[in-house]
Amino acid sequence: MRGAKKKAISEDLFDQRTQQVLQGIIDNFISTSEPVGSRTLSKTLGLSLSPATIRNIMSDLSDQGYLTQVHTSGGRIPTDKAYRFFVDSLVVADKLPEQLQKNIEEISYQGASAVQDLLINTSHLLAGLTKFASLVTAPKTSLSRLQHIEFIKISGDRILVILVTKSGLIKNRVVECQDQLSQEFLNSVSGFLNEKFKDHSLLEIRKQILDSMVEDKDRYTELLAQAIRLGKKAFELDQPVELFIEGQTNLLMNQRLHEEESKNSLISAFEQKSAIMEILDQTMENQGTRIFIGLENELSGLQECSLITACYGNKHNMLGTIGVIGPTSMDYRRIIPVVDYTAKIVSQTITSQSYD
Amino acid sequence: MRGAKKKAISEDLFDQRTQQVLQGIIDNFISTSEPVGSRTLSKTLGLSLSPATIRNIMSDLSDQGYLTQVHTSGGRIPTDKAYRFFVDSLVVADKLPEQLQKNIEEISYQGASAVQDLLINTSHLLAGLTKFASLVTAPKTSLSRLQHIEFIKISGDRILVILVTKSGLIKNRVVECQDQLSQEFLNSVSGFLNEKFKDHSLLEIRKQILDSMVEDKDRYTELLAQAIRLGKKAFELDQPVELFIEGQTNLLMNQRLHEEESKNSLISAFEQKSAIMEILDQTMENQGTRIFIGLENELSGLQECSLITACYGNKHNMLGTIGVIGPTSMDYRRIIPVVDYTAKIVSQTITSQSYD
DNA sequence: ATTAGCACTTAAGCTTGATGAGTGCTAATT
DNA sequence: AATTAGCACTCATCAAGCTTAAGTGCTAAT
Repeated sequence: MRGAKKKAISEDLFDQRTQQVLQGIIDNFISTSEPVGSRTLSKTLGLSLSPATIRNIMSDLSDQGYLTQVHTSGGRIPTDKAYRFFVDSLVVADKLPEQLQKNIEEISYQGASAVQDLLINTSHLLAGLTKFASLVTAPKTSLSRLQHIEFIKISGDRILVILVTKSGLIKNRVVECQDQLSQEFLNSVSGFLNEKFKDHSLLEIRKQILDSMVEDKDRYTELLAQAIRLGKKAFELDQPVELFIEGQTNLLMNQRLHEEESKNSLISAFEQKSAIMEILDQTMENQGTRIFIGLENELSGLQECSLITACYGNKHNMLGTIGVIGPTSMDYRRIIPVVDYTAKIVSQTITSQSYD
Repeated sequence: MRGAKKKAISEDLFDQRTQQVLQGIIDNFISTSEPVGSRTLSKTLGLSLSPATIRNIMSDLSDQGYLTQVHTSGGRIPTDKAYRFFVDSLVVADKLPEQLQKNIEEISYQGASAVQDLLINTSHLLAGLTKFASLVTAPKTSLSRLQHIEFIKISGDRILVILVTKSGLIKNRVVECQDQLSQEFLNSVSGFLNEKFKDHSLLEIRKQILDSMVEDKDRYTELLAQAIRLGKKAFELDQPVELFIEGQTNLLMNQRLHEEESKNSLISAFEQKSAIMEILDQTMENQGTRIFIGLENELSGLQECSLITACYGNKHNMLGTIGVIGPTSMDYRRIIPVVDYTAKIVSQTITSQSYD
């Protein structure tokens, strides 16, 4: 409330020195994880300012909500607001070391013949590189467009349905079927569906089939009837929330909050995958890296955590999201480019594999 | 070295009272996780023995290696040898509560149309019920026998290979192919392979194809040549170690060894999946529940952990293993039947789904 | 064979006091 | 007017010392 009284109250933007101090505090805290005090800062900071001056500046920053104290005496730590500022002022993130780039590029080789494998590799990689928890969503099946559908009779009453989407997803499912259908007949059914629905989104196909709006007078009715029956089963949306999470243990170890309670809530936070999905879905709107600092509001249990996400997609549209969850005090300068570049590589790989 | 001197030295089997004391100690330790002393035991144990007497018995047990002390004074804890004895003397494990049985039976419903889904459900269930880490191995692909193979052309140079095994596993993989092959031609290739190799193990098929031992003079050679080419790619053994692990976090929280080091080693223990697979493979030989107490020797990092496994399979042979890893001081009476019954349900479900 | 009694051990909990890093405020300095 | 020095004060952390409770082994009595 004193010090820069007149100046700071009117405007939230602060002068360069104040900014440098804040940066210093954040940098310091990121690397040491300890509250930082005026003394230390005076030494580590390049500027030749006495601890007292720094104290005044810090006091101002506290008033403006950029810093808090854990206890009365014992240094200050940055608030979410400070991180927000810090991240926003990172105009250019660090360049990725070449070695890292190569590591990331490898995800597209390791036998990633199918999109799912690629995504699992990605999840693995992110968890490994960042030592945090990684999140990867698969392309939404229902929004994908049909590339190919096939029915294979594998035993008397069982039919294997194979669905390939434009984006390269391969789904299979076994359905039971009372009627004895020959493989030839199944071929005509899949032929019919392929012809009718190729390039339509699965959601749309499902809707049309349910509404039995499929009409094709030229064909004989049994084919049509079975096509609808099988189609219903094939396009049933089950959506088992395709979200790959890895490295939760990393996070547990990272967390300095060793209290039992907080760990429990951390774990349970990951149970509610749907909540995570929701947030990730939001990120699909605008492409590019997004950073959520301090997740308490969105995801209870992940207090003191930040989420960094980036979308991947092909030339037509965004398909899914990748990201990591780590402590708010993570090294943003290092992590952001990793997520960023990984998304880029995933996009490239998917584009080269998708069928449009 | 005193007390039951004459008796105990000659024979390792001990009288009923000694046994009851040992059981009491183990029971106590399992439920409290605290070293148990003569005083407490004298009270909790039904027998009316004075602490002094119990001390003598405990001393004998220590000499024989069934108990150790963490520090000079502060109660004793059971050794692995004690657990071994304890488990072996559990002639009949507890009966499973009906509710639990129902929970377990559900794994076969939740959209487990494919074997993989069933196994994932199982892994989930075990981790949830036991609050430990669960392990589930998929049937070895290479030992499975072929039920059906199919090639689907999904774009100019890409072919989707679908492999269905007798045990119900469904594998798909995309291979690239230079030659422009028509879907009709692919159909004849898969028809040929199906006819030739149905019921053969994948390993065997692979071998025959590699040796080009397939000879069928009746067919024209291009079909044969392509069958071999495509077959090579299709049956390539990639075996991405199909092992589902879940609930490692449970274990981390359970572990009372909070020291950083031990947690790190715990995590890294799970990294080396191959070592785990090796142990699980051994269990395939004899069916029924197996219990490994104190895993230090087999898996460094999992000190103070026990592994409980059971196999699943169909009427012909054992296919894979399920199990849990928990602290040596787990409640065996509760956990063993869970693993046991789960294996039974998995077997039933697989049998009803497999194609022989 | 069992038990009571005793001396001894030790982890865990508590208080105490010293230390060090930090703070806010005021007054002196530039 | 901005910066700095100085000072009194706060608190977490640590080590030292002390007590307590639960345990042990051993011996002697029952």
